[in-house]
Amino acid sequence: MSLNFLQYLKKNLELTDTQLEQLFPRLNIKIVPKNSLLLRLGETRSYPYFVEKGLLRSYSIDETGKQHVIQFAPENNIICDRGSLYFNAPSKLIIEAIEETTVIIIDHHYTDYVSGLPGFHKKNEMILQHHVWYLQNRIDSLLGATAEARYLGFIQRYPNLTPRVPQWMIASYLGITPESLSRVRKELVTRHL
Amino acid sequence: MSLNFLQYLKKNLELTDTQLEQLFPRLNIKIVPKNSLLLRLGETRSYPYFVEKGLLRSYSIDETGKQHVIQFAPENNIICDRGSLYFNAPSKLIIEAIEETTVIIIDHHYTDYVSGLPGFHKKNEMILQHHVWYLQNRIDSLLGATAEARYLGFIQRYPNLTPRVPQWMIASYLGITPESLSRVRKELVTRHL
DNA sequence: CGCCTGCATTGATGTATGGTAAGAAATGAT
DNA sequence: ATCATTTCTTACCATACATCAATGCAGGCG
Repeated sequence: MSLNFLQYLKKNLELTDTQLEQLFPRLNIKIVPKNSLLLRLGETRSYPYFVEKGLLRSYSIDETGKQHVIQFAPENNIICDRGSLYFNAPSKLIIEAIEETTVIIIDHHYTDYVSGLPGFHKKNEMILQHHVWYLQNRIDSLLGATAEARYLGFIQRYPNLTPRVPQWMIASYLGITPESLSRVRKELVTRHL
Repeated sequence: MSLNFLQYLKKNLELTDTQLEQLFPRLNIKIVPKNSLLLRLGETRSYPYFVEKGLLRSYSIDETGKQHVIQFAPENNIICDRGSLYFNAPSKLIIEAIEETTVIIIDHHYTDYVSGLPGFHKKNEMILQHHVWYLQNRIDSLLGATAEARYLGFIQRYPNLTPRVPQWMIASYLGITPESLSRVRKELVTRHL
């Protein structure tokens, strides 16, 4: 009963223990194996997933076949495709498990319950605003920072994530090739640390 | 009384005419001259602005002194700095009027009123989700598309904006130099259109 | 009107990052 | 363990875009 998800709700949405107990039996929990997909290209019905344990990523594929990692979602993160979720557009994202992952599926069982709680929407908005803020910062760094600066920003922001993700995925997240990332890392080592 | 803002609320938040009439006298409207600033670097108290008429932009300045345009906000758009608004961080963005602009200041007079309305938060969330979606798409294009592709995407998305914004600002929004944008445009002309 | 200032264009050159290819290292399967 | 597959590294060359500098052009303002 001591799920990360419940801690998350307690902290971010300020749910009480009683509310959490009521909610618990309604939760839709799923374990997905490594390398499996939670969302495929073009699907129109999708869910947000809370990562209880493990690691997911979302990515797109461009015309030339190259992947672009949009988001990493380790423990305590939520990942989804907004297009298919809210604007019934066919999904342009793929959601994949990098490790075996336990997810809580944010379906109507959950939303029906919490959306009735007082103050829910206000706190939920803050979570969203925070995400927008984060995305704007990422855009800012993509607009001008060098590959090296972006990489340093990444390992600073996600220190524990770096060893769990293949380098080529990090490169994809940073908008550079795996070879370039390898060179950047080498350069960093030869310089000092 | 026929403000764009009221149309916006009617359409997006589904306010009734009566509600709009009640709201109208509380609105905080301001006209700011071309080139003036609505938010300076480091300020900690800020507001969202709805652009009734005119054109705003937000931008950051990196260590080398270069500007990065984060957002353009023409008529019917809202612009703000999330950091200073919600997370009392000193603003890393500057908000500036590209043209003489009429703004509605989204202050507590407004929020107090609308946040009491049934269904407000739900619809407000959709607006936010839409913005997140948009930002993710921008990230996606910054992650892989060429300067030309990004420019084409820009003029397609903002056809009426292109002539109102100096080219060097568009370049900054796209993450390239004004010289490069000039060459991209030349190349497009010589190719066909 | 002419002067200034900022913007756009163009050319020459530089640099960061991409592409290709090969081998080394790590990971996973039988 | 062994073999196969994937990932990472390294070297060499290619290219998109940046930088620097000069010129042209237009709008604001005396």
